[in-house]
Amino acid sequence: MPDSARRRRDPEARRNAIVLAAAELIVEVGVDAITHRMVAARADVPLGATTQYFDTLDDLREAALQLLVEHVEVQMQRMRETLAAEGATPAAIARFLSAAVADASGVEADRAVVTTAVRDPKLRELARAWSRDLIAILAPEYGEERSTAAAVFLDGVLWHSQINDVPLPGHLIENALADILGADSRTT
Amino acid sequence: MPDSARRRRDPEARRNAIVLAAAELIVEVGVDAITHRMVAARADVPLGATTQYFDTLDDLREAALQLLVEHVEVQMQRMRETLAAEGATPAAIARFLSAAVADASGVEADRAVVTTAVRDPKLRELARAWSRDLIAILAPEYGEERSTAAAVFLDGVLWHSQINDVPLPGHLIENALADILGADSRTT
Amino acid sequence: MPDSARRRRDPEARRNAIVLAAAELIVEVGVDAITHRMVAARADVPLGATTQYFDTLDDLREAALQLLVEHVEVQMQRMRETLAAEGATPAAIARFLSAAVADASGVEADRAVVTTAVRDPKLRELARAWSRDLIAILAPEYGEERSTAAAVFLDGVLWHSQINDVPLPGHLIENALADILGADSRTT
Amino acid sequence: MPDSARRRRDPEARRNAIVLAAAELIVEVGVDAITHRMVAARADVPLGATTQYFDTLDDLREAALQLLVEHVEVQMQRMRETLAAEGATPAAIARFLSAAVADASGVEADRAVVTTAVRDPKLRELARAWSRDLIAILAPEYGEERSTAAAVFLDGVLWHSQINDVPLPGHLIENALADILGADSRTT
DNA sequence: TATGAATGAGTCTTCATTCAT
DNA sequence: GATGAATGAAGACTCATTCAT
Repeated sequence: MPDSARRRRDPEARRNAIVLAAAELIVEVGVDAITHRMVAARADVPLGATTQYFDTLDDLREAALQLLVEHVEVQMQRMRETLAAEGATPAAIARFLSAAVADASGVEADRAVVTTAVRDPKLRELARAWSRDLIAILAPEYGEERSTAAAVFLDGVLWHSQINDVPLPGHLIENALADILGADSRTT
Repeated sequence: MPDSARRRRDPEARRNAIVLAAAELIVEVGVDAITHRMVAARADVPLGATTQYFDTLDDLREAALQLLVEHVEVQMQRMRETLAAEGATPAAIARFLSAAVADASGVEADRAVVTTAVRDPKLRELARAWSRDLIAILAPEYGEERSTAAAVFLDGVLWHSQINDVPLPGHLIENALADILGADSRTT
Repeated sequence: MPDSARRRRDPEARRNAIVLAAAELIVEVGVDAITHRMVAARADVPLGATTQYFDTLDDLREAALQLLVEHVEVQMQRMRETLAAEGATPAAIARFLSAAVADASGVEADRAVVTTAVRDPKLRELARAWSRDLIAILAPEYGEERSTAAAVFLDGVLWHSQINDVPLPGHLIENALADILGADSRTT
Repeated sequence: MPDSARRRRDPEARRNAIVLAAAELIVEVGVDAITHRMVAARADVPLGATTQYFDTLDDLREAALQLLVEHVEVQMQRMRETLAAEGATPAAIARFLSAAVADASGVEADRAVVTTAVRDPKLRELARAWSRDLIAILAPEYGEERSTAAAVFLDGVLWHSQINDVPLPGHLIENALADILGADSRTT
């Protein structure tokens, strides 16, 4: 039990802690606002650790964004599975989306990535791919155009949840999706 | 109405130039990235002028965001007028939106404001108000729920245009709106 | 008589003070060893002043080396004039050189520049030009080869003075130059 | 004389590799510019090895300079032997010097040491000793003054070779030495 | 009033050095 | 003993803000 200030060694964990802290902060204050000091404080590591593991702040940023991207892609994957299992009905999509939107960290990750994507070509391509993925799932059943419209609507739902405190009611999402997709299951 | 040298050293004009430059830069590089020097260079005024008219950089930021907000509100007003004149049909909305999305500066202003709104309560309230306004226009004809869904969809269109290079086809927007609003004018 | 910490404004003087301080320090500790802090302390200006006047430390270094170069070139010019007035005899050269070597700052400037020239192409070209200049002065009378040899010897004298505490006796320099140039004025 | 695995993990060899790498780097980038990391990379040893064998970077620097000094002293010794064998004639000295100057590493080592010697008393004493040695070899035949002048000239030749791309012609060196030493062998 | 020089706080980054493993 | 992770001191540089002119 050494009283030395030096922490135990576990590079992997440390690196992860730093990236996680950076990702959290990107979500909270924006990609441009993070600093080494901020990240170090959040990750509870000394300042030097942040530069030990990432040559530049930009490298760190990139790793953190990558983490957020993975977060989003896990959601995407989960949605794919859900829709495969339950069928890609408006009700199933709406149910999944309402749940997803209730999980703040997920939406915030998505929002952070999309926001950054506006100025970052690599992320922009990713964001487009997500859209394409979703469309690809829906298109066989609903056609390209309606599926695209649905994807656009889902983006709108995402942003709505970031600006408004009260979430959109599930039936609103479901009904709108049903309309957009040309399905027939309107409920109240 | 003094006809003396008024344009020369016109404080008002200078202030406006500074705010405009700041607004442009916010759109281009982000709220967090602007600096006094950047703004002064863009506005082609001496560095001191930026601190002469705004006590702090934050004040300047706020004024610039306000300008962007006004830009958006002009669009909103124009839309209100158009819909009042042409009727708030899906076709009219879609036509207006397609035109609006084609004007990069307008969408970018909106995007910049919305992005900032995520973390700025005052802007967030504004963004919500816009949504409410739009809904208020549509609700008498289409009901609260459908109108809300349409507003959400419009947000999605906005973001789509910021991430994708090719704009959504007008008929896609129109058809989706028709579906969402429960109108009957589907076209190809 | 304001008690403010702010100093009076005199950008020209300040810039000069900074460059001079940097030049002194380059001579004392080497081109690679100077820091903004060091220079600021020596010039008795706040740290920020060093970056106010020079965008990068390299810019400052360059300006300081330029000052040293000018110092050397003044010496060169003075020598040219002396030799023009007195004739380029070994005695005259030796007399001038002995005086020059006695002025520490002059020799140190030269030494600093030459040392840096080893790795800096621009300075290297300058150092070569000085050599060529000197040779050009002597060549008409003594021929290219002997003049070159004399220039080489003078470089040797310079370095000797930087390594040894006691200067070379004037008659040694004069006699060696006489021999090298093929003149006949050996003395004791 | 243990024949066990000795070359493996040979601490002596490792130490030497580190010192050699440091010496090379001092010649290439200057005494002030070397870092542990640089040296470790060049020597192809782990970072820790550089601090294992030398308590501080300064210790390492010193050892590296010592290596350069030895490099120079080998040259000196070789010259002594050559001049002892062939006679200390201008031709012999010039021949040796031309060869020496053609060996870049040798001159660079000397240049690095002399440059450092300006600010390092210990090295300065060494540099002076080299001069004294050379003078001592020549003095019996040519007298103190002429021998000193010759040594000074040789220093000039060294620096010339560090600043100029084309070496001094051998006959120039030989003739100048002949003149300086008062010998009679001028050639073309 | 208008300008830009002045200042120092705060940023990223590099590294000598220490020390756990 | 050998290795490289850990730490923080120090360096270059940027800029908001102040204020002399």
